[in-house]
Amino acid sequence: MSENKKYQPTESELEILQILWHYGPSTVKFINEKQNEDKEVGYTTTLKFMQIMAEKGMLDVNKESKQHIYTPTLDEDVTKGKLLDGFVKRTFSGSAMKLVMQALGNHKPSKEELQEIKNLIQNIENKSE
Amino acid sequence: MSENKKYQPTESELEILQILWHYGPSTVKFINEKQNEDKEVGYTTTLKFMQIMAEKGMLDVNKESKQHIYTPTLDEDVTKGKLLDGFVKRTFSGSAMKLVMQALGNHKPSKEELQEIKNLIQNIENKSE
DNA sequence: CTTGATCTACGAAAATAATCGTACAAATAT
DNA sequence: ATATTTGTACGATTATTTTCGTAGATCAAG
Repeated sequence: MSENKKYQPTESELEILQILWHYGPSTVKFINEKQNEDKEVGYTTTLKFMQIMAEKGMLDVNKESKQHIYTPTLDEDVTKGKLLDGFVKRTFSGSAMKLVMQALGNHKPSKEELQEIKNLIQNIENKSE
Repeated sequence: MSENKKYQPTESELEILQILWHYGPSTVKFINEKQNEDKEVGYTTTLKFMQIMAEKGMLDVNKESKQHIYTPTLDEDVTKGKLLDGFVKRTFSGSAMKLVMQALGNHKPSKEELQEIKNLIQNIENKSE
């Protein structure tokens, strides 16, 4: 099925993917502008990354008009899930629970957030019956 | 005060730190052996990393005997917390909740784990009253 | 057309991380 | 006391990731 062990995005690649996931298919120019809201990134730097990503198969390119339009081929949740797995493995010895604990501990969730989690847990419990 | 914004361990450095945190102060040889349980790593590679880490201040070295003994100077929880923050920022746009959701969704916690989380939530709720 | 503005193509440099070989020093065994 | 074993020191290499400069293509005016 999913052939995907293949492409873990690097940090910079992820940054671009995030923008694409958030705003949908975009031009290099658009992505570059978004990046520059945070920190300075040269236009050709962004371009190069996106070309490499396309080469790797992480992005599809529509070259019909002059301004190429890039679309991510990776599913957001699947990709983030893999990144999460890797991170959990490296940092929390593979224990997702330790990570959740640390995250909840670190972060002090709001009432609403707590409620969300409770709902999710409810769901999980129901399903497993 | 902890002067620590300074040193985010790289992946390889983290691997070494994990072993040190788990087993306590160790020699290069010991660390290298542990690493080699998973994958092949040359002895001098491990040594070099540990020397660099000592130079950076991430490890203390006791040179009294011939086999130097290395001790981590970074607190495990604090360090993991920082790594977690960075990861959440990069991957989940800073939302720890999204990460928790994804982790719980991905991972299918056991009954015991669910209980643990519920307890933790209970605690948090109680404290905030 | 010709010019200026926009974009892409692509090689190559810079920055960072990871790996290792070789030279030596210290301890130990013969 | 010498050879062998066991460590450390450290420069250098390789790999990976990030960044960018320059050349050339395309398009939209004038």
